[in-house]
Amino acid sequence: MKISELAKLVGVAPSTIRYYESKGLLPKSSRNSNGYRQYEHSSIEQIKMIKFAQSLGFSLEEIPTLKTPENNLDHTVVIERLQQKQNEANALITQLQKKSQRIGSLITQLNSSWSNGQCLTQKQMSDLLNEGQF
Amino acid sequence: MKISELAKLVGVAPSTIRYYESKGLLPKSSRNSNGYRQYEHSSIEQIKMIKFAQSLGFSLEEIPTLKTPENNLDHTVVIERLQQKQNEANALITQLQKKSQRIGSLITQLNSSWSNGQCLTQKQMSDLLNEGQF
DNA sequence: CTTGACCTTAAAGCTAACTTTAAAGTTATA
DNA sequence: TATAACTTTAAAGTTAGCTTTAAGGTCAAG
Repeated sequence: MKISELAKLVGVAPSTIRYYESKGLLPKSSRNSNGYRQYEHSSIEQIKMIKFAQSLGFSLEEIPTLKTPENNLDHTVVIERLQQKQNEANALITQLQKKSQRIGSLITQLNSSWSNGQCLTQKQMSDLLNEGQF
Repeated sequence: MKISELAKLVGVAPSTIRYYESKGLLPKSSRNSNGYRQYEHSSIEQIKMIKFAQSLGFSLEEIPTLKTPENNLDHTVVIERLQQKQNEANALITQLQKKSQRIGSLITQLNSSWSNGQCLTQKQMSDLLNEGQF
């Protein structure tokens, strides 16, 4: 199949596929007589793999490091890195929960100070913030 | 005070302060006879304000939109935006929790398939992933 | 009076993951 | 046959939020 068809099947732009190839994330594709890239069904899985790894938090640069010299995925490396990514995700969750709480209590404070007037000076706002977390 | 002193007090680089000024996030500072920027204590709060807004998820571009024409913070706008930011944070938390779970079950699956051998082919991995979420 | 630590500006560089552009060749359809 | 819809490449542009560089001016200490 041609590049656009593959692109549609996996939900990316053709330029993205060329980009992945240029970065070595995909093998150099074979070409047909006119020079157009020719893809097999297996390319679909290769690209989905990249997208999956990305969704787990791996950068494009990290993806090749998950592979053995034989181009298979190294079980232990993958698990190690997955645990790392899970820890990172969990840390981020904690951080975001704090942020959400911070925002919540700020909203409460602002609402209760609303009685006075419509707006707050930068100084007043700053004071509120300092009482809080910053 | 001079720019480096202010920078140290708020924990940013001098170049960052110049950058904020160039973007209009800070007023044009006054200069002393030699052309050096001169800052008052109030600049500390202005910068901390920016940093706080950033920590709540506001982009530098968004920050000016929180202000009234009189350069005060508009109470209702701020609260509205804070609620928006809180919703965004909460949505992100949910998403990350799913991701963390996804990783967790993937690890379990990989561990249980470990019995067979050391490595998985890309095809095997892809199959595992497809069983899961992707 | 020189050395080093500041300060000034405008412009370019950085990161990641693409996207867009330009200039050109190919193919299917009307 | 023309035109629209593909394809190719290399290179430049995009985004955000800075940082770095270059080329120069200022200032306090020894």
